[in-house]
Amino acid sequence: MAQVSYDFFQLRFFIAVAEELNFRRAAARLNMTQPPLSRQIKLLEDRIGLTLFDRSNRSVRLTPAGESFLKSATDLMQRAEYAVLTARQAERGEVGNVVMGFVPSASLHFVPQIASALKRSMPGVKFEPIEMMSYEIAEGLQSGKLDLGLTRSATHAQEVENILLVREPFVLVLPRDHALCAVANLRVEDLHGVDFVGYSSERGGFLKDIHRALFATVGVTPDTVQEVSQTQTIVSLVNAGLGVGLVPRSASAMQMENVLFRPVAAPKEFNSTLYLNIAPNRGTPLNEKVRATILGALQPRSA
Amino acid sequence: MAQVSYDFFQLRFFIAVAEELNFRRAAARLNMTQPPLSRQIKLLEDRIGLTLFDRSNRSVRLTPAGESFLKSATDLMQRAEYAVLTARQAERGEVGNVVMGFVPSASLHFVPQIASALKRSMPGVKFEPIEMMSYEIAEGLQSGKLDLGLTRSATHAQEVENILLVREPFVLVLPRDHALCAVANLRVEDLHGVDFVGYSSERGGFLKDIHRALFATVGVTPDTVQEVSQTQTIVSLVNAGLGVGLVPRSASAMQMENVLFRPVAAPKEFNSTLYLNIAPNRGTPLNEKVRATILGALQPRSA
DNA sequence: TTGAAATGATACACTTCCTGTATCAAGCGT
DNA sequence: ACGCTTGATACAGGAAGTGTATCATTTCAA
Repeated sequence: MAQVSYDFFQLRFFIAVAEELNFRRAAARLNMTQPPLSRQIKLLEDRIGLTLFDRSNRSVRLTPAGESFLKSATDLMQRAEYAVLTARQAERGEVGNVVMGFVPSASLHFVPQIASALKRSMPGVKFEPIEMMSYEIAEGLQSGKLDLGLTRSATHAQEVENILLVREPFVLVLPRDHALCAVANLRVEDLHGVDFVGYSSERGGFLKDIHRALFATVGVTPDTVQEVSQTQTIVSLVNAGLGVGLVPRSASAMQMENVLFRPVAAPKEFNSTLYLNIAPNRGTPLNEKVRATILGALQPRSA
Repeated sequence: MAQVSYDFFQLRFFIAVAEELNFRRAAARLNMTQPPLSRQIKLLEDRIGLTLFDRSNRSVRLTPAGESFLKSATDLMQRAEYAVLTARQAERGEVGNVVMGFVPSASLHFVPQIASALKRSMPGVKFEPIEMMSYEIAEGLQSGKLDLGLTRSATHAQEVENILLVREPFVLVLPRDHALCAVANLRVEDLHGVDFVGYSSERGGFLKDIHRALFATVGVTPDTVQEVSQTQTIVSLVNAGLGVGLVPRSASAMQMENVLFRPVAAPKEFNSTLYLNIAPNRGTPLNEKVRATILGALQPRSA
């Protein structure tokens, strides 16, 4: 490509002549004299291999090719100006793309919250959230395909910054007709021997590890009837009556016919966490603004 | 407008550097040496007031503004090339706009035929037919608002070329239950004393004049119960049973429940005519092609 | 019919500015 | 620590654009 043989200033000359249809007046408007203008127009015609003006018997008129080229020329000039303005906005971080990978359990509450916060305070920024597995997020952040990540555990990739966004307790999700619904002040001990729908270790398995540690601490062994990888699936299976589950509190946004969410007393170290991962190319105004907006929207505690 | 301070060749330089991210390689690709390239890039940055590259610690990287400007720059280059190609097409008459005014009676048969012929053989041309009165067509052709006209009589405006496209006989349009339906080989004389729906003199009145001359020649006076300006209206009123009418044969394309069309013997000089009017700015390839296409589609006789 | 004014094209000298060569300062790899 | 590579700088040469002067042609008016 790039076989453009003419130049912007020639376009400006051409537009002036096309609008005035008079070389002298056009030259005056361009703060120059007529001969160089004539020469440049002829040069432009030579370069693009087209006759733009009909200079017959004293009157200057546009040829059909000239009319077409005039439209294109004015369009090009506008776009050329606009290019600078857009670049200025990009420099200030007002426009751009932000691609964020997030784990499925963040899709219910946090992703919508972040998306609306960004849309509100940075309308020129195109925000693209993509649901993916945590190891894919780590890869994407390092390869540069992702600008941000939202994971349950910190991403240990080099140069990736991790910010603890949220620390939320687990809540018990159980069918409406379950015996435990009647129990006030639920404790983890109450789950002993109960049918349980838990996390599999398939995708990172971070939440499964927390559960295992929590149960070990209290000395409880629930009867795990099913292991799945996504929080949404747990709630669905509980809704179907397969057993009870233990999910991050934000999952209670997922209301279903046959499920209830109940708090469970448990030590803070067994809370579920949510981290914002920031790609290594940080420091740009866009990234700074996006980061500040997300932190402001989710009121984080310090990492 | 037109405050574009940079030039196309600088865009080419910028794109090369942005793609290579190395001044020397980019210079080689551009068949030049490195120092002028560095200088032009710096000049470009000065002109647009933006830092496009991060030249820190030996590696060249695009700034956010640079990324944005790179997109715009490649887009501009493509459009700049495309502008020339489009102008070439315009020069050959392959693209452009053709605005044609036409009288209402041409809308049934001829306008669709012309439109489809143009669409078939000149797909890049935008054809815009506008229904208007004949005097408006004459005005439009002279003022340059119209490229073509379609009228029943030649347009006597200066420099306007008239081509006789069609010479068609009048046919009798009459209600299905009318007494004349039974008559074989209808003649004009048969209309004596019959209820007649004719043309008014409101819009040019050319067709009314032909009728009057025709009736005078044969010595017949129909009983004119209604005068209207449009052929379509005549057919509608006949369909409603108000009387019979005499309309150009092409109007028989307008089928209605309660009407029949019948040929009427009449001398050729009383045929209805249809003229193609060509605006004074003729001679362009586009106009020539459009003219040839229309003539080919309607198989005209010589004017 | 004729002369004055205006139009775009051409010729040539001047100036501008872009290019290439030579060179420099700074950072990376060995 | 040395050499290689990177982009930036200085300067001379040359290409190219500009302005002044002028021409040929056409239009308008007297």
